[in-house]
Amino acid sequence: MEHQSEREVLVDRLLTRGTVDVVVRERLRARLLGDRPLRVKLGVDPTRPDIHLGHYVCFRKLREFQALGHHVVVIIGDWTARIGDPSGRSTQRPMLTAQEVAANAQTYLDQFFKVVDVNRAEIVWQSTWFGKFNLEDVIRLTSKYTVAKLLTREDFAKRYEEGSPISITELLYPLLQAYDSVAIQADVEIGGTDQLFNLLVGRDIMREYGLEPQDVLTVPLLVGTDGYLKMSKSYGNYIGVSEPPEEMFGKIMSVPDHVLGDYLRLLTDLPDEQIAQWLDEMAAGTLNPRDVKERLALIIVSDLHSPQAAERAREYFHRVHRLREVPEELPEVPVPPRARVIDFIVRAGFARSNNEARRLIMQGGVRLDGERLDDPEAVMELFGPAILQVGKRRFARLLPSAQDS
RNA sequence: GGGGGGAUGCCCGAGUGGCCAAAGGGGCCUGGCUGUAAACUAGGUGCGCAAGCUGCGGGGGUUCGAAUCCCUCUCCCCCCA
Repeated sequence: MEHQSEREVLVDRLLTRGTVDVVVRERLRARLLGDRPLRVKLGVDPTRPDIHLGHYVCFRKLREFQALGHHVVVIIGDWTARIGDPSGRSTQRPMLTAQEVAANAQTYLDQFFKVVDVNRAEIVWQSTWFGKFNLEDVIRLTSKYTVAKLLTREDFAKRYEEGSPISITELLYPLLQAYDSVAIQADVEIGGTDQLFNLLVGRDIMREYGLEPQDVLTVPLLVGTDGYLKMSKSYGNYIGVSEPPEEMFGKIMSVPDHVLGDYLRLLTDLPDEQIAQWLDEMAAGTLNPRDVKERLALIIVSDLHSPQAAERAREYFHRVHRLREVPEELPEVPVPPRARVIDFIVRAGFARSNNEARRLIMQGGVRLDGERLDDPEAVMELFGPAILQVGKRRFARLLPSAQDS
């Protein structure tokens, strides 16, 4: 094998590490190595502006394109978001007002540009072209694709087979997304593996409109913190890119051991050999997965916040979760100097009702200044600030004040 | 247009007149253990100090007593045409 240039190494890495499908591989490789900056499309759904590490996988891939001098084009799906999406089984995507869409899009972009270089990116609003579409344009678009082809998409096929409803609107969505590629003359479109079909429709439609078909690249769907389902807000197994450093760090530390390989490969730039070595050592029992998680957490929090924030988060985690110490900073809660313990707990927001507070005490989960409490009906008198602890990791500093009663 | 099924606690889902504050699972919380907020394990999980109150889509009714029966409204789904 010939010696590869540095650029070739980067390109090959882009096409393999954290990448599932590439269509058409050799063509894309050649174009990535070429002089012309490629227009790399990412479609964004402003219905749900909550970005988690699953999206981050995709953003990182875009960053790789940028590092090679290519150009990212973000399409805000504002037009489709306002129509709504009667998607399959789960909750329907609601119709949003223009204001909601704009606000969501802004939130999305704020998070997006934490990762992707804003100077090599362009933001485009889908309504720029669909806002002008008339019925004739729609008919023309729909004439360029067939129902049979649409029904080859896995979820459509399945639902059609079982007799579940598929609205025509839904069938239209892949075409609309495909037309976006026509509108911006995309060279490449990227998305999660679940998007493969839609991305390929883009190729067909572009050809129909007399354009060079885009190449397509998919990234894996990141498994969530439950270690089983794909990461998603609706499954509650996500780590948001905007979460505070401590929370993010803690969530990464609590991820099941068996997802570490994926997380390291998809969320860090660590060399493959390094990752393989760690996995071997963990399997052999010579390396504690906890320590790997800590390194992983440091890397991710550093990237999404800052190295300083990551270090602080690490220290916090150590104190609270490993050494079981009280954190340095904790929320302060004004309380009456004399009250039932359960009132303190509820005041601090650690229980939603008195009964819940009682249960916590009876289960042995409540400490006041380090002393475990056992009487749910106890009345305490505080002569100065006291530290209330509920469970292993919830703390508050109680500040007694006479006027607050 | 016709016929049928369904709506239960944060979620899924049992229950078809009293033993139902409502099985089971998930989630979440707490204890234990530990290698971490992993895994495992035990328990808890409407409100109220209590008597008790609220509660099974909304409203009304039958009954000593209703998640369970009747009427009505709203919404969802399926089949036939």
